[in-house]
Amino acid sequence: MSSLANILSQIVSDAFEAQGLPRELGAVRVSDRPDLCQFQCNGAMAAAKVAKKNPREVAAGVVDWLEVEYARAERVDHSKPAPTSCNSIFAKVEIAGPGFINLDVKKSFISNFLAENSQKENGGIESVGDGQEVVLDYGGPNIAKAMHVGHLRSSIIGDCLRRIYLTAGYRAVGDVHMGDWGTPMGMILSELDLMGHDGPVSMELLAEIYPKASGDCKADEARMALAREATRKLQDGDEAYTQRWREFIDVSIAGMKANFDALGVHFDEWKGESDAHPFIQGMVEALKQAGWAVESDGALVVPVERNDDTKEVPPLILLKSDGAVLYGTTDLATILDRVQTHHPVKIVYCVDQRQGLHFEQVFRAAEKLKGAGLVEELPELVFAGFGTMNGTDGKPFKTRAGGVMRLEDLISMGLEKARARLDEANLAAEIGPEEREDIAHKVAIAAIKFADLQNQRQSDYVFDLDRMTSFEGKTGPYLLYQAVRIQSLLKKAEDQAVNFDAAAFDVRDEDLSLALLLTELSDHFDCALKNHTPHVLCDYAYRLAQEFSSFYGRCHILSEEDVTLRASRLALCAQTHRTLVLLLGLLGIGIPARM
RNA sequence: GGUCCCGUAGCUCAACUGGAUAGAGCAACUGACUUCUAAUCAGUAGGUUGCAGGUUCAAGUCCUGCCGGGAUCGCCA
Repeated sequence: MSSLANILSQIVSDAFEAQGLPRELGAVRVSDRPDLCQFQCNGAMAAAKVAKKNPREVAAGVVDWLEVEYARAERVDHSKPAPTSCNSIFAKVEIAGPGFINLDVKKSFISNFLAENSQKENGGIESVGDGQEVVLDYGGPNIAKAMHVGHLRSSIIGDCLRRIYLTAGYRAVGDVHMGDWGTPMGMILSELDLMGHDGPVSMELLAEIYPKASGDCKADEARMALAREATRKLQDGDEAYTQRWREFIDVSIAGMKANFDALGVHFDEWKGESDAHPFIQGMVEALKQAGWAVESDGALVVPVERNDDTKEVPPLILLKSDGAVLYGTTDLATILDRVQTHHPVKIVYCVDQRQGLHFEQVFRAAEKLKGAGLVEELPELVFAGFGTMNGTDGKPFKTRAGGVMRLEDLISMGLEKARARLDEANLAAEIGPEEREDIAHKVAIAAIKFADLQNQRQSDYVFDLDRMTSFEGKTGPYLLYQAVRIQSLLKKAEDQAVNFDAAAFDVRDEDLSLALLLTELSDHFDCALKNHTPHVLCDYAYRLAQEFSSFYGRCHILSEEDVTLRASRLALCAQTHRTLVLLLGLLGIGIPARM
């Protein structure tokens, strides 16, 4: 009910229902042929099949109903003669082509819609969450490893989804879910033993020894045995190991926080795989008791295949043949932890798409948690996987040196370019050093985040440094620039004591395209929420900014002499600004005061 | 080999889940700063949606078969 198309959908659905046709067919959407009409309903064609009638005949019935009903309502309400074809809402209702129902609404109706919406919180986005909890799992950095560009997608998309859920009225909980528990921990602990290292552990030291330990273990079975032994001791609660492990966790977290802060990515919980550990033993026992976990080739597994599977789904391994725990086990136990502490209605996993099968196994095994009496209700488990980050050669991204690019290096490069761009700008002289750094940072982050988020979540994407640090065209800084222009304009209005009512819209022909676009907000928000797709918001935000920029160049605003029109246009600017602020906020992008 | 995903303008990507004339950005070209910020705007050019069939009023979107690329297929995460 919160976008204009939604309101029209209700009305046209009534019309379909009155004809004895399914309501859903009355869905109205923004027209993809703006030259023909503003909104369209395509349901008559589908309805024709059901009713075994000519589609144009069905459409005619709907159109007649709309005219009669709305005419009658208007007569009662306003005691004036019924219009022949239109009413207070529609400027045009017509049938086109095979049975499209094309609709135009009156400008006064748009003005009223905007006036109402301008008073609502969040631009009229409905709060459907009702305070229910949703846990989001994203970020997933590993202990002892510097964060690289590969962590970008999970962090940024996950944080954006968290913001979307919050705005939809859910209590969203972001959990970083660090990789702090598996064999890598044993590799590091055993490496420190081999070195005879006893002093404090720094991030530099960790970053140096982890790749070595990992390489050695891969090459040498005996070395790997040491790592396994260390892992087992740690997981059994060895005091000295636990203390040392705690130490390098703390060091690593400090490094992660620096990166996440720079990106503006927020977490409510800093938990890791290790936090699932207390749940594992009981869980394994219960699953064994219930008969869901069985022995297979020396390992303890939960079979999860189904009769209707078209593919082979291997069982989830709870315990390896040597008794150690695997990431499937911790992922399963983590669900227990989350259910007990949050009672979420959903858990959303923002992880690499390549882990799809793994989570399929985990999700299926999770159903057994209920069967084993470990949980009363199982939340909806959502796999919001993202595609691989490739280089321009189409292969997984590597720097020219063959390594991975560190996240902080990417941010510095963005910052560098933003500073340089600021130097060229006209307002360079009047800005102090602190504000200047703040602007450069906001511009750089906007560029990086928008470049990432505008890609479809599911598909692979090409990492292009130039594109990520570009400030022109379809970029984050373009959006900031348009928002800043509006801010500047509104401030000027205030300085000149030009007052206007933010709800007094009087939409004219030249304002129509911007006004109509503003009525679409919740259509796009709903889509992004339902499908967990931030790029939908990026696309809408960009189109809105673009439409504003065109409007700005085409129309007089502050310089408009018609006082009513000037006020309306200022209100339009204010509403555009509120909408951009909301959208950029959802994307996790901050706006400077000027740039 | 089994299963799944992808193939759209020179490049990077959209296309509201089957709708009308497939849209943006970059790169190229032409214009617009004495006027509310030119990180901008207005315009030009660029397409057999990998190929071939099929389903229907309508296919980039659905079904089949090819071609090309990628992911994944029990003791790593």
